[in-house]
Amino acid sequence: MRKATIDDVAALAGVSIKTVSRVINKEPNVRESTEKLVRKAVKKLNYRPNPSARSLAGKRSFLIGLLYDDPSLYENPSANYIVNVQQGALRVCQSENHDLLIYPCNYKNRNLNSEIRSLISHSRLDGVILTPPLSDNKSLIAAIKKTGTPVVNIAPGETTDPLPAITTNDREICAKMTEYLASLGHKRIAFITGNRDHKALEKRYLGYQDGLKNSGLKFMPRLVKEGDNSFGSGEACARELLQQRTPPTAIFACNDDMATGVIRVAHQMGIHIPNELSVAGFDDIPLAQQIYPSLTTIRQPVRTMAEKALGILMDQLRSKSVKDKPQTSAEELKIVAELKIRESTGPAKSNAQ
Amino acid sequence: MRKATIDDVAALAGVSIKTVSRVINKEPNVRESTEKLVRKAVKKLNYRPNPSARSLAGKRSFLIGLLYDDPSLYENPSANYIVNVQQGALRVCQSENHDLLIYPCNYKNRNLNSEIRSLISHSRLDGVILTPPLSDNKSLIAAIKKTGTPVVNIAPGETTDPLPAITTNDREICAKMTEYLASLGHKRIAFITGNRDHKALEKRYLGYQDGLKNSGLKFMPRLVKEGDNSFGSGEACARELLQQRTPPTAIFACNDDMATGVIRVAHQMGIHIPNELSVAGFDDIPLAQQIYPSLTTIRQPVRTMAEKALGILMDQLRSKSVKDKPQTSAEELKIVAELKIRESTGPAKSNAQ
DNA sequence: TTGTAGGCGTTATCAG
DNA sequence: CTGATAACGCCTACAA
Repeated sequence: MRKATIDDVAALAGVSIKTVSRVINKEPNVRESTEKLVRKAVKKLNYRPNPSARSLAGKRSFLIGLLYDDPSLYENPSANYIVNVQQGALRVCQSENHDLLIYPCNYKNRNLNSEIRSLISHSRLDGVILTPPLSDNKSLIAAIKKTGTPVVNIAPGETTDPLPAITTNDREICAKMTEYLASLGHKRIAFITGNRDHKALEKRYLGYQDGLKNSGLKFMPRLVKEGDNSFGSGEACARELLQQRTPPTAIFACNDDMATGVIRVAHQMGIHIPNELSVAGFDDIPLAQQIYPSLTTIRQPVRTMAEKALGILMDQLRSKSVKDKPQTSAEELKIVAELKIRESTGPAKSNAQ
Repeated sequence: MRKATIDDVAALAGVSIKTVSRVINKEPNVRESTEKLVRKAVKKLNYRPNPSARSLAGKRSFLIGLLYDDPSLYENPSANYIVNVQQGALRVCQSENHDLLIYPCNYKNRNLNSEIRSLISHSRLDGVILTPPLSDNKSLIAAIKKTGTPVVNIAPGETTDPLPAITTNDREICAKMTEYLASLGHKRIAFITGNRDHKALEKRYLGYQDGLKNSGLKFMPRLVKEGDNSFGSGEACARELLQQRTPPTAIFACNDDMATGVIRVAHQMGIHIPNELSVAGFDDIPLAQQIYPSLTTIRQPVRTMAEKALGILMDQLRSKSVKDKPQTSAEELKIVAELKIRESTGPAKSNAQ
C-alpha cells in the first residue's frame, strides 16, 4: 500500500489540499466541521506529512540541533549527562514532530564558530540547543544569533543576555551541601573547583563560600584546589589536600568524577571514609551509587532540563512562524537540584579539630 | 548571499543540471573534462545539494537509523557504550553526507516491531543499525527485513542469517581472561552471567568454560551465578558466592557493572582485593579505572565497531542503488577485544586452595 | 472560509 | 555522453 499524501486526504475528505494543509499546520480560518472531516481522513489513511516536501516548500526544516562537547574526547563518564539530555530532547521532538540532529563537537576548536554556522545553514536547523560548556561561549552564541536561528541555553553560568535559558540553583544547593557538612561538625571543609570554561561551576564555588559564611566558618584559601573536572585532577587535588599538616576533614568536589578521585586517593592512603574524611560530589552519576562507599552528591534533573529547554525552543519557533514579532522576552527557567546523602559523609571526629 | 542551487552550478559550469546531478551522484557517462568543470563550479559556489529536495525527488532519504535499548531506563552507565556507538556512526555519516537518526527504545516493548516499522516508513530510513540486545531480536530483524531496508547488526550473539554483522571475539577473549586467572594460581574461578536477551553474553560464558578446560580446571556449577547486567545483581551474586564454605578466589563477571558490584560487596565484607579475591569484568567502562582497586577487564573498540558497521551499511546502500542486484552476501567482520590487566587481579593465596 | 496556480531543488525519464 | 521536462509532496501567494 502506497504511502498516503495530502492529495489522498483531500480527496477522502472532499476538500482541497490547501484546507488539509491548514488543518495540519493549525492555521486559522477552518470551519470546525471541515476540520473534523479532515482529521478523520488523516487518521483513516494514517497520513503523516512528508518532512522533505515540507521543508522544501516551506521555511522550516523541522530539525533541531543539539550541540554538546564531545564526551568521547575524554575518558570520563559525562556520557551519562549527554544521554540524558538527548533523551529529554528526543521526547519533546517526537511529540512535536521534529527531528533531532545530535552534534558533538570540540569546544576548544578554533573554527567552532564557522563550523557551527555552516552546520546550521547546510542542515537548515530550525533551532539550536546549547549545553555546557558551549552554553558559556559568548562568541559562539553571537555567531549563532547572527544567523537568526533561535537558541536555548542549558545551564549557562550567567544569564546570557536576551537568550532564553534553563538555569539551575547550583549556588544555593552548594551552599546547602556545605552547610550540611558543617552541621556534621566539620571545620575544615575543602573545595575542588572545576573546568574554568564551564561557568556554572563557578556558581558552585560561590555556593561553597556562601555555605561557609552561613555556618560561621572562615574561608581558607589553602583548602581550595583547582581541578579540571577529570578523575585524575580529583586525585591530584586530593593528594595535595591530604598531605597538609592539618588536612581537611571534608572535601567537596564540584563534580562526581573528581570526588571519585578523592575517594580513590583516600583508599590508597589508608584514610577511612567517612570516619576520617567526608567526601561530597555533584552530578549523581551512576558510579556514585556503585562506588564504595557510595557518594554523597547533588542530583540535577537533567532530562527535565532538556525537556524544558525544548519546550521553550518550540515556543520560540511557533511565535516566530506566527508573526515575526519580537521574541517573547528571554524566558528563563530555574531548575532545582537536590541533595543525595549517602555513605561518604559523616560526623567529623571530635578530636580532628 | 543566497545558497547556491544546482542551477547556479549548471550555469557556471555551462552544462545542464542533469549533468551536474550526474557528477554529484557519481553516475557514469560523464566525460572527465566536463566532470572537472562541474567540480570546479561546485567548489567555487560552495554548493551542497539540498537534502530535502533530494529525498523528495529520489528514492533515498540519506537518513540512517541507529536503534538501541534506552539506557536511561536503567540506573547504569551503559550510556557510555551508546555514546561511543553514536560517535562512530556519526563520523561515517558525516563523511558520507548522511544524517543519523538516534532512536532509543525499550527492547521489551511488545509493540516494538510495529513501532520500528512505522519509524522506518515515516522517517523513510535508508538503513538501520541494530545494537545489543536488539541485534538478537529475531522477530524484530525479520520485521525490518520485510520492509526491504538494509540492516547491519552490531555484536549479535549468533551470526544472524544472511544479515551483515559486526561480531566479536567474546568467546576467545573470555577464555583468555579465564586462563589468565588460572595462571595466577586460582583454582576456584567463579563466573557471573548476564542478561539472557543479550546473546553475545552467552559467548562469554562459553569462553569461560573453554578457559577452565584449557587450564585443566574443572567446571563447578556452584561457582556460576546468574546476573542481569546490573550493578545490583552483581552484588547479589557476589554475596552468594562469597558466603560459600569454600568460596572462589576469583570472580569473573561478564560485564563491568556487575564486577563493580562484586568489588563493593568485597569491601563491605572486609575481603581484600586482590590479596584475597581477584575480580575481572568486561567492557572497560570509565569507572573501571576510577574505582579502587582499578578493575581488570576487557576492552572492545566500540567506536570502531560502529564505524565498520556503517561502512558495511553504506556499501549495501551503494550496491542497492547501482543495481538491484542481490546483496553482496552477508558480510561479517570480526572485531578483536583485548585484556586490560589492572589492580583487581593478583596471585591466588597459596593457602587458599 | 475555501480553493487555484506556481514554485521549492532534485532526480528520473526519455529523447537527442 | 548530454539535456529538456515531468514528477516528488507540500506551502505561499493570491483569488474566489
